[in-house]
Amino acid sequence: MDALSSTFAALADPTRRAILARLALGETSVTELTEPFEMSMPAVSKHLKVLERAGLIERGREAQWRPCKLTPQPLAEVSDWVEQYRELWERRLDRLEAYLQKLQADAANKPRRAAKTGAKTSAATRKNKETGHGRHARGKK
Amino acid sequence: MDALSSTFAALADPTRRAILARLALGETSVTELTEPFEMSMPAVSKHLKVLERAGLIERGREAQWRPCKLTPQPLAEVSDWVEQYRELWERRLDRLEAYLQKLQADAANKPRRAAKTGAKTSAATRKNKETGHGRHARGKK
DNA sequence: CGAGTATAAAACCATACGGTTAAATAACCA
DNA sequence: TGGTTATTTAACCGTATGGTTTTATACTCG
Repeated sequence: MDALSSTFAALADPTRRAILARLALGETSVTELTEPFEMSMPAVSKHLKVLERAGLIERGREAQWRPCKLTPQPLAEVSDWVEQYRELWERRLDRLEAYLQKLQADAANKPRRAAKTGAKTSAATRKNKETGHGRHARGKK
Repeated sequence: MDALSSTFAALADPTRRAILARLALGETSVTELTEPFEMSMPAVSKHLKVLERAGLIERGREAQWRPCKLTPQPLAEVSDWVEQYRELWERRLDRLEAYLQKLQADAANKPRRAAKTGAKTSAATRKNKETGHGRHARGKK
C-alpha cells in the first residue's frame, strides 16, 4: 500500500489517534499505553503495529520494554496533501458568506417570498459552466 | 463512527483520493468518474457512498444523472487535526538540522568519520512557513 | 407504451480489521 | 536455575471492505 494510504488508514481509528496524542507527550511503554483503554494489551499491540507500518511510530528496545516513540513525519505528508484543498474549502466558505449576505440584503429590500434556496441545482450548474466541466460533456466513446 | 474517523477512512484509498482530485475540478457524473479506473461502475458507486457518508461529497439529481460535488469541509477538520502536530514535526526537523550542524562542526574539528546525512526536509513545511498559512487562524466551533 | 441510458441495489466472494484468550518470547532478578 | 514482568504471536471470531456480476430502478425520448 502507498504511504499516504497507510497513513490515512492508521489515522482512521480513534484508539490509534489517542495513542499518537499520548506519544506526543513523550516516549512510553505498551503497558502504559494500554491503561487508558478498555482493551487487552494484544489489541493495543496490533494498533501499534499498524502505526509502525505507517511510519508514525518507532520502537526501541530497553530490557523487556519496547518503548514507543512518535515519528510525525508522515503527518507532514498528510498536511501537504490536505493543503492542496485549502483554497477550495476557504473559497466555498467565502461563497457561502457572500450568499448569506445577499440573502440578507434581498430580505431587507423585498421581503415577499423566501427563495426556494435550491442553490443546489442552479449554483452547481453555473459552476460547471464556469469551469467548463460539464457532466455529460463527453458522450459515448 | 465519529466524523474524523470516517473522513480518514474515506481518504485511505487512492481511488477515492483520485475521485476527490477529479471533483476538485468540478461537478461530474458517475460514468465520467469511472472512466479513468479499471473498475466497474458499481465499485465506483460504492466508493462514492463512502465519500458521501464521510461528508466529502454531495449528490444531486438531474434526470438520470446523479452528479457528484465535492464538499471539502471535512478536509478542514483533517487539517485542524493534523496541525496539532505541526510543531512536533517541525521541532523534530529543527533538531535534526541542529544535529546535522553539530555533526558538521565536529567533522570540521576532528574529521574522522562521515555522517549519514539523511536530511529530507519537507518542501511543504517550508512553503507553509513562507505563505504563513493561517493554519489555525480559524477557531473551532 | 417501449427502448435506451445512468445509476443503484443485491448477492456473492476473498481478504482485512479489530477484538478476544491462551501460549510463546525475551529480558530482568534472586 | 527458576520466577516475574513486558510484550508478541497464534488461533479464532464477527464484521467491514473492495471488488465482481446480475438485476432493478429512475429517468428521457420517440
